[in-house]
Amino acid sequence: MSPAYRAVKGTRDLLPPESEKYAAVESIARQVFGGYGYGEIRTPILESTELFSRSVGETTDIVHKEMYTFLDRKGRSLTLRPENTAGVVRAALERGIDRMPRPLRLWYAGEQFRYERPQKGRYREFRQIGAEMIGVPGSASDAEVLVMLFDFLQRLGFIDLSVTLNCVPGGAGREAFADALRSHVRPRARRLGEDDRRRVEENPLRLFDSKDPETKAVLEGAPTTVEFLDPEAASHYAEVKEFLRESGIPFTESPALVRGLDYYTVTVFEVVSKSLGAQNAILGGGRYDNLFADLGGPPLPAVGFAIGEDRLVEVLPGDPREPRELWYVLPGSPEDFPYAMAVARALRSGHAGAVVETDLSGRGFAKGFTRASAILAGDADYPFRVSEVRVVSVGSQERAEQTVKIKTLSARREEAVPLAALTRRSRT
RNA sequence: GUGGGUGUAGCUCAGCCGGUUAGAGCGCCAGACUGUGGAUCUGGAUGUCGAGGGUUCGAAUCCCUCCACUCACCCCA
Repeated sequence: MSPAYRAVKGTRDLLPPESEKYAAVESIARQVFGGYGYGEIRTPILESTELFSRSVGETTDIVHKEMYTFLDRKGRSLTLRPENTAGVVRAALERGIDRMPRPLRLWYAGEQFRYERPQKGRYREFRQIGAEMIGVPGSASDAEVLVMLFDFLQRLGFIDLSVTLNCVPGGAGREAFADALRSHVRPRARRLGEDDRRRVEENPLRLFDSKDPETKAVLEGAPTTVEFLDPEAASHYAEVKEFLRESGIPFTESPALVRGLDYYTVTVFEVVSKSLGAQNAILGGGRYDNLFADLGGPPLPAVGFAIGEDRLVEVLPGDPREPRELWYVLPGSPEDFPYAMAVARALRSGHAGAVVETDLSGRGFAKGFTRASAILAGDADYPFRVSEVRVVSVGSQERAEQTVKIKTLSARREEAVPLAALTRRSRT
């Protein structure tokens, strides 16, 4: 109950069957994203601290108070990555993106770290699955990214999710918008709570995230981000919406959607789920046309998203694991173990993709069948989703005859099969 | 960083106005059934009652401190 060592706060162990669901989600991401020409990128978990303060934004909470930062033995400041886009951009620059084919399409899946108080759907170590399309300025790239995202969510069984969309001005327009927002709010600042009053000066865009009804009332009639887009960005944003309508991607616009990372320009979007409690965003993304230049590279346009894998798995409408057939090799007694293992190896070579598990508990036939039946019925702790169980009985009699008895549990039918036939796919 | 809730068996929890050897369900193991099924019945194992201190003849129960987990705020995936 109180072990000597426990997982560090905000981190957790993923065991079967949970871990198998994560693997299945990642495998579906690989299939869907790969189908759009995205290859996987794996970047280091550790980066120099400055990469994040430059990209994510000096004033954001992530950089301000949520990073796992430490000095290494040579006194360099390193940080456990709080998000993955900065690392992808850094890698692209470092590996000479100007000599790579464009657009460069990359996806990733991996652990991220933020030092926050854990709560439902929020952990200090969490996983994100994301994708970045680099090098295409046009609205078609925003649209393709969103269409791909939707394909992915549909493959996972989500049917009525809707994307929330907005635009954020980059560069000078962003400052102009912040000023206009301050001017609107300041006369009414008395009505705001302490936190929100502080935000007016420090980071007024954050006011839109406030859950305080008073704050929401104050924001009625406030200036909107669209008004501060330059003409080019405005038509880009209009084109994205047109693309989405033509692709049949359901979306709603919300002027209150302002993403927390500083590097977004023009398009921003997110998807929320009702069943997640307070931490309800399952993914977010947008266009970041200035980030490459901000990090000292050429001015490359890019667009991407990040999905909170832990939150995604939590609200999955179905089971992402492919159902598998289980061949349950059941020895009558420990004397049959060597023969049972030979049988199991033969089965594995003849039935790729199936689970071939040998019961080494020595519990005997009656108990073994009970266990096999429980797995077929959906034993909650079994790692895999099982579509059918075939109990392969191997006792002294079978050993002597060099045969096995195969019983298909759902059909309650059993037949004797010679050992030599197991390496070939047998009929069901 | 701030506030609330909860810590008792592998899991879910009861017991908490102090009173003998600390309980239930589920799960696990064994038997009924020495070679064939999710059932049933019988039996069994498993606990530093989160930790430390205090009050008391006596503490899972009352008090204090600490720790952990959890939900919410802040913020985000």
